[in-house]
Amino acid sequence: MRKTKTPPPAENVAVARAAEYKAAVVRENRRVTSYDVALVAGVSQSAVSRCFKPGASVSPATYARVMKAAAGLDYIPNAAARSLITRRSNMVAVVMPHFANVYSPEALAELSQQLTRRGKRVLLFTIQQESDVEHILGDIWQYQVDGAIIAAPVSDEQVQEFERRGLPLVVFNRNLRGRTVNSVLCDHYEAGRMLATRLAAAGHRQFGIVAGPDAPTVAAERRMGACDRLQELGLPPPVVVGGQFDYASGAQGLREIIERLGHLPDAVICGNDVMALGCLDLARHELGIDVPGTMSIAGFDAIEPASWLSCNLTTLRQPMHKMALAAADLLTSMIESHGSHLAEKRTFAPQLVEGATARLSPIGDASLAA
Amino acid sequence: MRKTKTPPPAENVAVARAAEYKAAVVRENRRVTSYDVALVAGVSQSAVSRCFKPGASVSPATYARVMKAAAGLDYIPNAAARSLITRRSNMVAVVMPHFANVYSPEALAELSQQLTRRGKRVLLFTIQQESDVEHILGDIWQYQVDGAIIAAPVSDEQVQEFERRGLPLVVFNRNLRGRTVNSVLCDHYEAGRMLATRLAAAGHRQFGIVAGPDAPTVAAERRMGACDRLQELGLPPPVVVGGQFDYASGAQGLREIIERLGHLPDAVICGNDVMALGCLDLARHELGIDVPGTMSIAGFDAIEPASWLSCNLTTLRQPMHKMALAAADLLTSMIESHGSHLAEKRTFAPQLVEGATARLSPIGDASLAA
DNA sequence: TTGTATGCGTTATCAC
DNA sequence: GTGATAACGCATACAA
Repeated sequence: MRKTKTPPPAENVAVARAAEYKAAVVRENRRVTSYDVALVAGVSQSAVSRCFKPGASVSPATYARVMKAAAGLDYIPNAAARSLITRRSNMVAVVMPHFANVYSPEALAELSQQLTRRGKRVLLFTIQQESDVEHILGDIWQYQVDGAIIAAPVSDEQVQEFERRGLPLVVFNRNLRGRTVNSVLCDHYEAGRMLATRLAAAGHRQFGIVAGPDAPTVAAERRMGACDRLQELGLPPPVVVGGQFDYASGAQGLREIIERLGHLPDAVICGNDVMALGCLDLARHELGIDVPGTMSIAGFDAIEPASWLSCNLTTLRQPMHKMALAAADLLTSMIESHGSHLAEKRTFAPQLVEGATARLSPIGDASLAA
Repeated sequence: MRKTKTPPPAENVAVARAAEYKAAVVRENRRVTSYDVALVAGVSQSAVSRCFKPGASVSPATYARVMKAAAGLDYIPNAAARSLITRRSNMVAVVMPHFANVYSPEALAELSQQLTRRGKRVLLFTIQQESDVEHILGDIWQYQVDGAIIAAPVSDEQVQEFERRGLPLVVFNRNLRGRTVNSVLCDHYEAGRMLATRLAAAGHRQFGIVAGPDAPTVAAERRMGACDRLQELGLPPPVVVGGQFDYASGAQGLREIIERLGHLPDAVICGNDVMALGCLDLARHELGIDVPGTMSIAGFDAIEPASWLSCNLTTLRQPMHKMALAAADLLTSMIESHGSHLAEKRTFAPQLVEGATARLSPIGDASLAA
């Protein structure tokens, strides 16, 4: 009806009050469309469309009339219809495991902020386990997102499906060895090495390591970095025990290390801060160990509680802000370049937070006297 | 071209291998559509459409052929096109202030999970400040979401705009007094009262309160609940100081309270756990105060670090899981009922976590001897 | 059950 | 600069 080739006299319609017109639209149970705005403004539908396109050529007069009519009708362009023809939804899928949001909440917040700044909306997919990526791929294809940032391991097949569908993909903070995928990550292996180097230089010889679960590979990388470095330095092999990234695992891990070693280690490296704090609390409050006097403890992540007075943990910080920025840049440039973007891996160095739970200088070192 | 009324001989097309057909589609730089699947399967486009609609009537034979063709072509229905005609996007906008994701990360994770379980995708909007809701409303209208869950204050005008547009809205954990809005929240006022009641019953008389910022009204409600209750009980007026919800605010708050009071208060109630822990650390580690021996400290939220050995904070927990579930239920029922849902406010009671930083029984009470 | 025809609301192409 | 017209990919009323 409203697309009729014989429109009502333009004058009448143009004069019609927007409010009345809008009431009619509501009565007919329709949405307000660009045709409605065109009718009220007395221009063509395409003119309305142009007014809402940033760089289009419209005369100031037309623009003003259209905008006035649009405001009166509460008109907003329909993104679904637009994406149908432009093939751009301006949405980006962000896939995060449930726990990531708990152990490093800044990641999502930073990504969301950076993407929003670039005009992209975030379609969020939280998964219970890292292996659940497969289950949400179908939704990603359906929703016509312009690209995806995935903070979970992605298999070769999955990467290939992204390529086949021409969908830009950035893997966030997961090291997919040997794959040509765009990824942004913190060098967790190097983080492990760095920590081992510093602690060894300070004179620690016997290490204990509370590793994390294998699934988020970050923990494994940290562990390997530390172990490799200790071996290079010719130190005795560290005692490695498992953990689940939670507070209890840290305490349990320390108990196991002591039991297997028969005595206290010189230093304990934990796969993340939460475990390190569990370890620290057990050591100080239950076992009465002097930390860092007789034993050092260090973690990874630099979560906020680690910086608190009662903890003041020695740890390593991931430059999350820079990483989110890099991921957003990478993805948007892939989207712009229409697939001609070469696979790139952007690695960021971790940053040592010295804290006070680990002795980082040799005993008797000049820096101690200062 | 592909919508031509004179299709190529069905036999030839049906015989054509899906892979070849798909290559052609890619070559033409098109997407795979239901028409393509129809051609390959030798059925009509509407038959294909029906196969992807859950309760439609299709013969097993057709269904099989269509699904086979679809699989061969990697066909997935286009959600944008679908939402254009069904007026359902199956997307829900979730609006969260940046800090909420840091101070209570479970909220977003729980909401996401509950909505996903109900077949809704989450379009995430993070805002820097609670007052930034206005800026993202435009995007919410554009993206044709089926509803919105907002964890920030919403003004009367904004609520009315949701109503005008017929868009279901649930306000999460914000008490909008006197407005007829669907909302789910924890009773923070009652939480404040509860804490005051328990502490007063245990014999505390002089209170200090480290309030939170006014913007997230939860802090104000907690403060008012506590203040009102203390007044009812005829206790001396508490010393109330400001805070920003962060660790430093807690420590600073305690200093101010002591300064204004001239001596230690019996108990300090902090607007959230992070501040309570800042307060606790200062008291124990710098001021050498015996907590809870000579002074009690309590917070709100029951964040994970509060439960750690070195903290073991007395605090109040919000039943976040139930709240997220309620919010998702409320929203989906509004969406289903097509606007005939009456405004409802679902309030959940907080739960006391006794911890060990506050004395909750009178001195000499029998329960102490146990 | 199946196919035909139409519309959802927009952008893009082309004449004018 | 402006307006007709044709897509975009799907779901649905209706006829068969």
